[in-house]
Amino acid sequence: MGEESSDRADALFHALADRTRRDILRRVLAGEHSVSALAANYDMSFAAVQKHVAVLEKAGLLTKRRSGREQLASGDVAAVRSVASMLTELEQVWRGRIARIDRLITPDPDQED
Amino acid sequence: MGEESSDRADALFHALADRTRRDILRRVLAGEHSVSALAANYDMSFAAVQKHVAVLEKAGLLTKRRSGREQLASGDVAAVRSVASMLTELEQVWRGRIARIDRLITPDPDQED
DNA sequence: CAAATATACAACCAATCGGTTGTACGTTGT
DNA sequence: ACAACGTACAACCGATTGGTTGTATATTTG
Repeated sequence: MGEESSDRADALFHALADRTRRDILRRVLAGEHSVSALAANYDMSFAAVQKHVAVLEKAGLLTKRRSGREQLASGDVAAVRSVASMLTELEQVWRGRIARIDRLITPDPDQED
Repeated sequence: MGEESSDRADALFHALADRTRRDILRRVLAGEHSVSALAANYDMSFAAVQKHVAVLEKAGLLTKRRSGREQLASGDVAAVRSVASMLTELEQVWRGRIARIDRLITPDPDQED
């Protein structure tokens, strides 16, 4: 694994490690929302929400599109899937362990012990 | 979503948001390793690695088992899967959006427009 | 028993985080 | 033209993070 992909993984998991950001991501995956429309849902300043949106954008979890004076945010499902695939890869590492244990318990009769 | 499950999600994603911890998790998913055996792989103090292991343990991503003077860490694949399912749920939210757009483009002929 | 090993934890430090307020700037509507 | 709106960003602040060193406590080994 390269330095870049680790940086990206860091950014993705970090972006997801905040409930406000996960909630914003859920909303923008469901549909486009302006930053101020998103901000209206939370008990914090507009600037705070705007920073959360910026973190999600830098991680690649959402993209923005200008529409007049509004900035419409939309969730990127491909980025969500890329995180899921990292976890699947970890699960595969675990499967390898189980396979090794299995081979130890029930050795292949064709194989020398 | 409850307060507790959000706390747990925070802890899980935060634990995964560090490349050293992801590497440790990969190793302990592949098999049991003592804390000092893990520490030998990284260019940082034993205490630093021990803290990383503690973060993973608190998040429920690994468990420890005492064996003499060693503490053997083992990855918990169920916790990894629980994170994956959170992402799947997010993907489902996105599918709902696509379904709505689809219904708009190709309205069901049985349904009034 | 004494020395070495494995772990845990406290105290400390610089950097980052999540929030705030204030300011600036482009766009819209009157 | 000007007031209101939507956004971006800087400066600041307390809390947390990821690292350090040092100390304490079991457990093994000679």
